[in-house]
Amino acid sequence: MPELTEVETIRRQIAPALAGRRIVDAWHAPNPKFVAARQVVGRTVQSVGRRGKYLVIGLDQERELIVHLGMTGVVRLRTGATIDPYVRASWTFDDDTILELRDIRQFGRVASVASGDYRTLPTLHALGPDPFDPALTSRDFYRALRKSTQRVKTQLLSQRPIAGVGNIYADEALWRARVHPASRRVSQPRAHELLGALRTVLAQGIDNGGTTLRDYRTFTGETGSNQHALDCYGRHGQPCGRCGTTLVRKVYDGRGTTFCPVCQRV
DNA sequence: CGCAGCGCCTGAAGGC
DNA sequence: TGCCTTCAGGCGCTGC
Repeated sequence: MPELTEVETIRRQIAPALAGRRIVDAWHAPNPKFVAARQVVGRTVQSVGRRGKYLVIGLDQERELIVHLGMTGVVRLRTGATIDPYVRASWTFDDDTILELRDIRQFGRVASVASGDYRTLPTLHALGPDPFDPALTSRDFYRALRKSTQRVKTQLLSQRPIAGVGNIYADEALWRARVHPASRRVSQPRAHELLGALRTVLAQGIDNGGTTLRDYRTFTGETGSNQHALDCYGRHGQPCGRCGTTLVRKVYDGRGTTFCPVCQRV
């Protein structure tokens, strides 16, 4: 389940290989989510960026190729033919390397847009600031959270107050900041703690090359190692590392959520 | 306009 | 052993 950390890991790895390359051919699976792959044939890669969980590949003539990895998406480079049935889109470059999107469950998506025009991608269009944006203050974050009375975890997953947080890092950051995932109102001091916790767990995730629970692999096919550093996500039934209370798992707004019922307060 | 509810997908895991 | 059901969950879309 690629979140910001996994997408950033992949971005850093593919950027040097793609910069300046021209796309000479493309292929896509029949699923309409991937048909935009062919629309960028003939363009040259100028930049490889990221907005939240979206890979944003800058092309010439003010175009962008957007790739979202969904739940099971992986991006990798190869040369020669493949027989992998889970490859949903691929782009051939002028040096005969092939970038491919492998996505077992097809929750991913490809789009070709005019630079910065994300109207066809509502979540990207309304995306909050990057957690590592130095201009983002905890006061900004607090105000963003105050715009809704949805549960704080649901807000994080909406990508609106802040970009790139998924289920794993939401649980981790809420645990670290001692904020209850079902809180509908977060005070300014606690918003400050939560932003700091998000930055900490996300930076650690990037340092560890991402979290591999099942499908996620880095661009070079390696697993990440952050799954060994998790304090909360997936640890229900085990003791809280702070107070020893058994971590519990509940479903909030349809999302499995692990938290400490004692340390994390509403 | 915000948001709840649903559908998309497939492999793994659990039940019988 | 093998079939069936349930679950995982990000995000786009629909309709209230």
